[in-house]
Amino acid sequence: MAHGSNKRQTVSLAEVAGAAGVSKMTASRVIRGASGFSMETRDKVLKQVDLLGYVPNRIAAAFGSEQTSTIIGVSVPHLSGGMFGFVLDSINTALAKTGYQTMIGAHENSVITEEIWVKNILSWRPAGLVLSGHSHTQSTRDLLKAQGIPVAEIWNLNTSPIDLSIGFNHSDCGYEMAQYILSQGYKRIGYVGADAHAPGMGRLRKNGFESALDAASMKFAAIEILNDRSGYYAGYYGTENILNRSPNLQAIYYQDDAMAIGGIFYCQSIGMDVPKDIGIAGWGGMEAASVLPQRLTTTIVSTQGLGRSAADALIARIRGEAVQDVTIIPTRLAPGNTI
Amino acid sequence: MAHGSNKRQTVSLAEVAGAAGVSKMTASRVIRGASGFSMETRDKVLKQVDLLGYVPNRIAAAFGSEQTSTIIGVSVPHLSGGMFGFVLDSINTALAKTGYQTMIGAHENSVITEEIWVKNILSWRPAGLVLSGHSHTQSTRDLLKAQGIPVAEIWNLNTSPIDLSIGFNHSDCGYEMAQYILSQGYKRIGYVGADAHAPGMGRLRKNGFESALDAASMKFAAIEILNDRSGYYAGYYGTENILNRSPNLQAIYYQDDAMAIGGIFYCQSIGMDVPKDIGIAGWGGMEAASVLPQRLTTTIVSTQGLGRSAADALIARIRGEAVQDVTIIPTRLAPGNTI
DNA sequence: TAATCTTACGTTACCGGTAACCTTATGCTA
DNA sequence: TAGCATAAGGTTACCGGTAACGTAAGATTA
Repeated sequence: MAHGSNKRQTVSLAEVAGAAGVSKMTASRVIRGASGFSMETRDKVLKQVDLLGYVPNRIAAAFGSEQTSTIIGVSVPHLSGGMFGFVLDSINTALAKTGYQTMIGAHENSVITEEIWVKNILSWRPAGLVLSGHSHTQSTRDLLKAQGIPVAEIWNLNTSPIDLSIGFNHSDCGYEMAQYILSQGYKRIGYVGADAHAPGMGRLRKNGFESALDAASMKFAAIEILNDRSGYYAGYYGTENILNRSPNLQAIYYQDDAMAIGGIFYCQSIGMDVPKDIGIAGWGGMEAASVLPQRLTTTIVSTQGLGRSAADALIARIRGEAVQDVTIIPTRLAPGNTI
Repeated sequence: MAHGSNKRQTVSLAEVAGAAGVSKMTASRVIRGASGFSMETRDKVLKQVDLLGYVPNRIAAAFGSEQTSTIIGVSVPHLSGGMFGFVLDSINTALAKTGYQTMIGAHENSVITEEIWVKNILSWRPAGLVLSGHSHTQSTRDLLKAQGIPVAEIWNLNTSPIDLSIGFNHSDCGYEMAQYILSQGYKRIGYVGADAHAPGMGRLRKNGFESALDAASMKFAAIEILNDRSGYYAGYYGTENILNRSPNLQAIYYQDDAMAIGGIFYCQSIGMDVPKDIGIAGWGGMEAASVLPQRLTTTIVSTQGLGRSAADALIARIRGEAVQDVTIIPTRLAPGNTI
């Protein structure tokens, strides 16, 4: 304050208007691209905008026009690794095109962290929210319903969503994969997952898989769920663990492709042949699998399609257009040669 | 407007204050955790906050207190794949703890896209910005300097930063790796990279590598820079391309680990032994490499350290504390057995 | 005990836009 | 040519907080 000089170095709309010889309102109309001005005035105003280096103040705009801002909050488990980066990329691209700004939060699969984030983000009066993960605390749900704000729940399907649900049918993915693996004659099947303390959607796929096993009067021969986050190395030593306990497994279903790839390498490291000695299946259709010598048996999902659909649906809802409440993003079981 | 009912369903501070029997200002103080109220009053206010479901309005707060908001803009090349997700995660965590909200943008290595994003984000009067990528348009630089807003440029080092620079010394990474590879007796060395149309930091590593080659009176025997984005598969077919053109390469330096891993698999697919028939080196220290049968020779970098340092430095700058302008995040060449 | 400090509030003014409404000039139609 | 629609622009009031300042009562000090 003493030696600094950061006292309103910004140019205001009033200054632009003054310099252009029009009223604030007219300048505002020109800058927003509203109607009610001549080409002549437009040029005068824009010239001053350029000259003075006017940067619009969206805080003031959002405040003045009341209602909501052009902010959209997006909450994901995490930004690194995994597949959410791809979803975020496509959501972000779609939203940026329509003039919205994304405010991102990472909840690490904790509903409490999510609740705190939701409260924070609501104080920015966002136009809408995108949430991922299956469950929310009751007070999160209450809060969102009370605010009446458009909300898109993504990644999984929620048959009774807060507002909109766009996602994959994880349970079906697991069910379908189980049927496929069983159809190939495998009997003793194990499961390797992660995030034991904060289960994500992998748990639904496991449950779906178990349903199919159950229908065939079977059960998982062994289950290994690590406390760590999913990843290549988690898959590697998760496989080590499960095979130490149950050396005679015939196949393993993994929480996702990263873990399945880790599993393939563990098997390779101990001289087991995939799929002759053991079958392996993942989920997701990760790019990393594309360079493996064998095609990984997995379920391919479109993270980009999910992101775009979510963004489109949310924007339509914000604009008051008709949208269907639940959108299923199709997935495809891709048989490879690891099963 | 006719059948809807979205007319100010939100509770204002004035209502809370009224219900608690105090002035707006006192309620504001309590809610912000400022000083100047008794415990008794505090309880009265907080009780009403809870009862009425008051959600603070940060738009109004940022507007009223003028100066800047608690928004921090973060711009990265992209959110998916690669290593930026990890940087984002740690920046986000560090900022969220201190009460800032991150607004994210993806510029896809285009300085024009970045400029548009910067203009947009400035209209939110952010407290600070984090930019990644080496160069910016002149008008981006001018705009940021004119606003006098704290800016942290990350990922690479910038000796004359707009404000702060926190990053890796990519050039040194390349130089060091070249020296190492040369010390192992390799002569005919190739380079495989990506993002030909929008070069990122990989180009600096390549240049550093070339400097070391030059010092030994050598040159790259072949260079293959793809137009696609970096990734496993890009590394795979980039290797195919370069080996078709120059079958007698003895080693390949890759833009990053993902591409190097793809390269390993391509070599394996055509029956070449790594490192006997060809040496391979990457950059980054990706987790994926941890499950390979061979330890990848690479440069290990701490994306988490980068993110934290960047967030810390930016916050210190915002608060007016002393910060050093340039922070080098150390990297470590990790010899593996692919060279 | 008077002078001063501290605590716990209340008052006032204002941030920078925009919605809603009003005014004036001009063109067009009947 | 009166009557009316339309375009172009100005006026006014206000959004919901917070900074800055004022004030009264009790605590502390000289």
